[in-house]
Amino acid sequence: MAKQTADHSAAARLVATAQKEFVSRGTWLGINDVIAAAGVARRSLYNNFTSKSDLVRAAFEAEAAERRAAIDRIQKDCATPRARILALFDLLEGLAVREGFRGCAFINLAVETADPESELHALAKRHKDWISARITGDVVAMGRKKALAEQIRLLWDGAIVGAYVQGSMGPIRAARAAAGVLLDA
Amino acid sequence: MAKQTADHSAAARLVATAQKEFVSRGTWLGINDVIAAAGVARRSLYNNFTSKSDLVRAAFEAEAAERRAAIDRIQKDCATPRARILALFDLLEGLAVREGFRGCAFINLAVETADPESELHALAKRHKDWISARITGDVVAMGRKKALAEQIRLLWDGAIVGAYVQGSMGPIRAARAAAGVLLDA
DNA sequence: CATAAAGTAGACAGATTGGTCTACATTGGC
DNA sequence: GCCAATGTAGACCAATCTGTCTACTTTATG
Repeated sequence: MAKQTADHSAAARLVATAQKEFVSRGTWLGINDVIAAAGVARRSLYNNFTSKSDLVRAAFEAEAAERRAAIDRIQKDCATPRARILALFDLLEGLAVREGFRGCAFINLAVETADPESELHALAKRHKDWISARITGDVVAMGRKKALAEQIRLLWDGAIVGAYVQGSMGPIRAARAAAGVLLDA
Repeated sequence: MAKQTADHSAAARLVATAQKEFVSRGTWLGINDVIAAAGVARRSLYNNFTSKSDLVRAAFEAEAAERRAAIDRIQKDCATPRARILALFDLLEGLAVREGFRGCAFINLAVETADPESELHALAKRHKDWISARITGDVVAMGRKKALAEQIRLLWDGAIVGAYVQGSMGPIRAARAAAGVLLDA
């Protein structure tokens, strides 16, 4: 209920800024740019986080929470499981038109984090698993096999990455159409 | 016909090494590691290439040529357009088991190259376009609409990225199955 | 009001990066 | 056998990065 008010602490400002900057410009962005954008002293960073990658973790956990909330929001008014699934692609279209769109933040995080054993790679995987689980719920509600959910998530991933590499909305619309076909098959 | 023999020049060794290293470890890998692995002097790099990103370009053009050749090879013995398309997913499975597998080298290149206007981003896009065109040929031969080809390529992209992030073959098999459904729909 | 927590500014260290430069060695074709 | 092209080795430069440190200021609260 409470906690609706904004937290203006240095830590909170850092996470919010890091989220925006790391997502739109990549995690290779230097610490100096982040603290400058957040209007925070360098020391405040290391008083609240153990290292840069600790800040990256916090930023992407915030991003994941925000993505999950957006999915909740867009699915809220959907009447059928089928509509709930297709709404995911509408959400994607809204993302892709934003300035600084770079595809899927979590796929990018996994790519930028060389080590597949790292905590950051695991964070990316967890987010993908959450989306798969969300789709699975609706797929099962339609009386279909779970495997269909993974197929649709692959279309989702292909769509968002394709939209970035191709620089067009085409992949998202194509994926949505393909999802419809799979759901009707 | 000729030119089958290996070229042992410093430039050739550099490109071959850079291709392997940049693809498997990312383009953020330092010049020092590449020249050390190639057994080549630092100066030889800058005698043959104008900059690091020029070497990256050469490395990924070589990688693209190799990927195209691999597709040619695996499709050679396929009897039907349908088999030619599904064979693409078998090829992917062969890639994903290799040590140091990091997903799609070209998607990674686009992600690692922040600027979407850059030549390297365009190189990645060209490779994706080539694959789309290749699939389109077979889709049309089956008497289906071109749009189907893009849908299958999205499954392909989703599969390779998913296999990396999830660290499993599941996404590739799921994508192959989904492609079959789309082709039969 | 006093005190402790939290914040700021900025110098600094140590490592690494891409790229230049000088000086020397090897090698293949005429 | 000579010579130009191609190569090597490694010092060096300027920039950049993460992270530490000192010293000072603000702010909230009992």
